Amino acid sequence: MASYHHGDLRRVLLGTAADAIAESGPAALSLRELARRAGVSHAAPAHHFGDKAGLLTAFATQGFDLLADALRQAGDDLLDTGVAYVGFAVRHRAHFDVMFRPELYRAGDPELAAARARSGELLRGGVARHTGREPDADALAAWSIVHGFATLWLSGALPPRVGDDPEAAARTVIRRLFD
Amino acid sequence: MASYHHGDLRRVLLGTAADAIAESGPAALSLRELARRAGVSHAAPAHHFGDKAGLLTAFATQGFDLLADALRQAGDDLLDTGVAYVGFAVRHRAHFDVMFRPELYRAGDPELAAARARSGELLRGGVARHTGREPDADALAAWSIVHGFATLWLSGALPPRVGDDPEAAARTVIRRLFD
DNA sequence: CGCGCAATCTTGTCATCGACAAGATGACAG
DNA sequence: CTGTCATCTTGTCGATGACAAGATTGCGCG
Repeated sequence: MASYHHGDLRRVLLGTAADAIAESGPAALSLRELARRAGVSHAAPAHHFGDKAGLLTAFATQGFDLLADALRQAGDDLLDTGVAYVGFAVRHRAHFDVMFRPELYRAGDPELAAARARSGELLRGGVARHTGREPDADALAAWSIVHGFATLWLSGALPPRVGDDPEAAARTVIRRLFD
Repeated sequence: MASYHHGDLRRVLLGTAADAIAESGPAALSLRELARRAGVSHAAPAHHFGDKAGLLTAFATQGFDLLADALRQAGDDLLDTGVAYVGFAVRHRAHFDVMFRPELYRAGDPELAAARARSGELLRGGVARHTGREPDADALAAWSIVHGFATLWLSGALPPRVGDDPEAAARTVIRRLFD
């Protein structure tokens, strides 16, 4: 074993990174630990991603793509879009944790910027369809409330009384925005 | 020089940590770098804080106290309270960055829990006074929207069109919640 | 078929870091 | 003046990220 040409290392490393980050956060991520889990040498990850920031750049890009998928699947309804945003954050906690921490990766990377723009467009589109108004302020308010709820939920800062179903709680909260 | 008994090391280290974290984020924080900036030996910080998590626990505690001060100064108006929350995040970026990342510190620390409870009470109080309703859902929505806006602002994710005055933009956004 | 080339992965190394242990210094009490 | 204790230093260890150099393998091209 330890055969050269693993063949799928890049994809495996990204998957392993998701597990590791979900367990202990992006700060505790270690390239060598990833290599160990994947059964390759300690320097193998560097070949595919250059360095740690490179790996996290690829990881964040994957995250923005996954978010775009989730928002597309949610359909046209703004409430559903918001719930889907929170659902994405909970289900892909590791990606979400990295995506909005640009000091961890290369925010100027073209692929990443493209993926981020795609998901941002989906978010703004949903808001525009719902309100009919100039979407700027409404989109910002909607984005803020779902992003804030997701962040607070993931950080464990919310009191237990909120319950254990983040998407149901998010639905209630988002509704306050359109009372 | 290198006189023993610096006398004020603990406070100086917390201040230096604020600078360092504001520059490169909590992940890049190095105890040895703090020691260098403070002009003490590489092991001096450990004496006061035990380890890195200990330092960040103290730092987060200080943050929750600063947040409570800021909310108190904002007075009774809910809109002002929300704007103050965002203002705190922008003005004390380093503290805010750490406070809601419990994997970096000892979330169970008694002093920290007390400080967090104090600031949380101020937040909930402001909402209850404003709406008169059962504060749970309203408080959660208000907290989410200001926390989300602050987080997005700090992460640089917001489009330039939002402007360069976070508190003014926050005021506009929060108003959407009570239209 | 086989030769060379390039992508993939390994081994080795260095500076830095967090944590720990042991010792030096000096403030302060009695 | 002396002992005690908090404060700080020096020394060390294992782990990490980054880099350099080399080994292995798949693949195209003659």
